[in-house]
Amino acid sequence: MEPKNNAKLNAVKSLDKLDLQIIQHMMLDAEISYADLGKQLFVSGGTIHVRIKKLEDLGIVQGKRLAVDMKVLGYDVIAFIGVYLEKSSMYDSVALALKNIPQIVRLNYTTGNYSMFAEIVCKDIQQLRYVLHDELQKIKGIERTETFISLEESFSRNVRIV
Amino acid sequence: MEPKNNAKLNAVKSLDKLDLQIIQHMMLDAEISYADLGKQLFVSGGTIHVRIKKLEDLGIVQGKRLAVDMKVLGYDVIAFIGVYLEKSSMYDSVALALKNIPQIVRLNYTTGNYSMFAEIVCKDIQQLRYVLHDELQKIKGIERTETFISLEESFSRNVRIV
DNA sequence: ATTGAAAGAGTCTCAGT
DNA sequence: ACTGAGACTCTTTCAAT
Repeated sequence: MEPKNNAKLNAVKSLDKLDLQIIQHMMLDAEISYADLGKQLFVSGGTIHVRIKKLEDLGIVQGKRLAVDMKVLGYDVIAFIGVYLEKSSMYDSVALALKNIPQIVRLNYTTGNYSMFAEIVCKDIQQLRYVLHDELQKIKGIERTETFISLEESFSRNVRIV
Repeated sequence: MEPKNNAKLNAVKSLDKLDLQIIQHMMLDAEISYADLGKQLFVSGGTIHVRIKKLEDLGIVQGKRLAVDMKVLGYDVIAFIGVYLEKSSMYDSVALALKNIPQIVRLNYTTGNYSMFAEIVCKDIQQLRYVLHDELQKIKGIERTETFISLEESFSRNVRIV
């Protein structure tokens, strides 16, 4: 486990209302111009620029990501996988092995029934079956897995701040 | 369940190598300029512009999202919730109720043990406890829930295309 | 710290191929 | 369908406050 970044944590306390408003607005519309955002928040575009640069330097704003409809590209099978480990000390090696499977897009170490929780995106059920049966079961340290295939995503959004 | 968008699905078949390369490159670096991307892919910036506009019109590229380090902002408790429903026909009303809880950021209807799978982001364990105990248990149709608190996120990434 | 304006860089459009 | 150049818009810098 990485230690907490105290520089960041101290910096976040110094964020004022304007900083949080900028984050809030840009989480809803990342492509708004500095001038327009400045108008909405009653400051100049230059001020928006300075604040965003500060937030980027602090690592709070980490840039922009392209939003792609993976379903339309043919990647329409999403599943969640609960992983039981033989020993929890095997977490690191299993995590590394899972990272080498490109279809595994997310992995969390969790409390509760499962030791780890993974998310997988595949082109079709055949590919999912292959990864689950042929790739996952070969990994040393995995006792067994439980798979939950998503039939529908109701929603997916950012948490609301302020 | 929404029907599949056949216009999109037909359109995706017409995507050529260049379209997929643009998506691939911009998934890794959403902020690259059209001119620079054009140089890498041996076409003009104008061509990149036309292709991206096409991908946006088709709904395949849905814009850009701001990447924010929610941990630094104090939202550092992530948990996954498996939901058992009394009757699966109650899916829609429960989904609506969960959508009204701002801390619930994602909801999927799944096969397997649970009827639904939710993800929640909170400021601290007290807030998580409040949402789980006071808000979730009040929702009509939820039989019980199982919570998996994330102790660490190993990785989170896009699926690799082409 | 914020502003407003100028310089620099990127997006968008279009006539020509 | 792609190119290159011009028009337009946005980002970035900076002197003044």
